[in-house]
Amino acid sequence: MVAAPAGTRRERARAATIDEIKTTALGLMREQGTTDVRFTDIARVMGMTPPALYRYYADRDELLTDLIAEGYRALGARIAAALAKLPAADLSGRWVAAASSYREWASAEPQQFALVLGMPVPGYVAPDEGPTTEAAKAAMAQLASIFVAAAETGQLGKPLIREVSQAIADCEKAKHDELVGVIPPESFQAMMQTWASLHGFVSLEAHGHFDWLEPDARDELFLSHIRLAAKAAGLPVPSA
Amino acid sequence: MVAAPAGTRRERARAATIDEIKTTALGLMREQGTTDVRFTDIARVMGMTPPALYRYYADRDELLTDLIAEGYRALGARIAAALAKLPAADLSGRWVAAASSYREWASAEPQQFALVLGMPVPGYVAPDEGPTTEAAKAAMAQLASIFVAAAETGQLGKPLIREVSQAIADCEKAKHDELVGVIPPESFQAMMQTWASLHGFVSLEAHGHFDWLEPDARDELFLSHIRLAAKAAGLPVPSA
DNA sequence: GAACGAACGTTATGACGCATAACAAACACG
DNA sequence: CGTGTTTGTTATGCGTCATAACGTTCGTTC
Repeated sequence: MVAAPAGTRRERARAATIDEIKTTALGLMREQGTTDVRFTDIARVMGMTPPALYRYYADRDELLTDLIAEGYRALGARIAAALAKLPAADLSGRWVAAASSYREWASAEPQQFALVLGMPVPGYVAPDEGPTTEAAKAAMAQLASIFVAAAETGQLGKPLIREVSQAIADCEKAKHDELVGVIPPESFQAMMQTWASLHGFVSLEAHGHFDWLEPDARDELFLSHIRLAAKAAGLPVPSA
Repeated sequence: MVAAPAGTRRERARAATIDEIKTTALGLMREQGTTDVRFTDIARVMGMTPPALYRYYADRDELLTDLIAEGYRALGARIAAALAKLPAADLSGRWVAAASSYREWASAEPQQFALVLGMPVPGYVAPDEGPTTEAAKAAMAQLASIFVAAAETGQLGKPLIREVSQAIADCEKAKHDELVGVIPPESFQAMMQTWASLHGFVSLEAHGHFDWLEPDARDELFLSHIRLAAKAAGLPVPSA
């Protein structure tokens, strides 16, 4: 006997339609190189009339919010998939894989990347404490897991900058104890800086500010960049 | 005798109007927290009718292009002003000042920052080789000048990562010899990474991804971040 | 299996912004 | 003063977001 899918028939149909809307929207974004999606276009591709979409999303912002959360999930999944291929012990390899996933996703889906980690759309402000922040934490947890694993196996060295201010130590204790309790404050600080450094490179590249470099040179600059970040944070340094 | 301003009377009036358009547009962006500017609103504020603006800009993209170039100039000017207050010999101070200017500008004018270094507006693509790229180089030169000064006074240490790939060395030689000829390839590489690292922090902060940190903690995290960047690049390290 | 009702989709309509066209006023200049 | 250019106006068309009002489909219930 075939297992019955979850929900009523109607709910499943609705979910499928919502899914098709999101897929179509992302496809149009990719095709047109824009984060600007027109309800008109989505509807046309789906063989519907524009007002029909309002049965599923109250307005454009609601669709975008959903796409942003989707983006975080996609990013998190991509990193997770890359990490799954590597042994848990290969920390430097895992760092390279995670960072490269981040970068490759940004290059492959610049619109979705801009949607998630840039200023998504004029006039749009992310709702606080919505599903997006939740998804963001999940994606970041992938990065944190490498630090945690390093700390637990004694491979987490001292970061290059060890002075931790009281304010940062306090914030960490107050808000993220559950997430990173295992690693010392200076490494938490280093982790944030590692993320920022990685994001900076990827962001500049995604927005075309490294276009004057040959692709080969960009790749090598990137590898050098994340080796630097690892070294600075006290992670095992990937070989050149 | 009062010096005659440049250009004919008409040309000056036109220039003043163009200036007012840009100022008004930026003001509206600031006020509304958006990079989306409506010709309607600009015209209303200026006491004109919307179509009149088309005498000065062919369309919205042309205005945006101009604003982006303006943004680069503003950023460059801000950094230059901060640097001008410091003695040429105080390299670590100059690095802190330049980085802080970058950050403060991004925080003070997040819309303009997004316009310049993010994905400005849906559907907008920067024209290659336009005045924007030219202005970008000028702004970046401010950062490069610190590295050059360090190299010339023998204060530029070895960066943390010294392996420079051939591709990067080649690119540098081919394209940017005139700009950074004085500094060695590994330091050029380090400079790009320094920029990326700085930009990453500022970008994440400007887009609200550090909002869960108290302002104090953010400030301290930033200082620690740029100390790290300096240390990694071989620049004199600012004191904590 | 016929009737009901909710969910879904349609056409019609309004409001708004970009952009152009055609026309009128202001200005510099001979 | 007359002429041509520049600048601004009103009128208009087009496309999009969004709502309203109206059929249609489909699962449920008697």
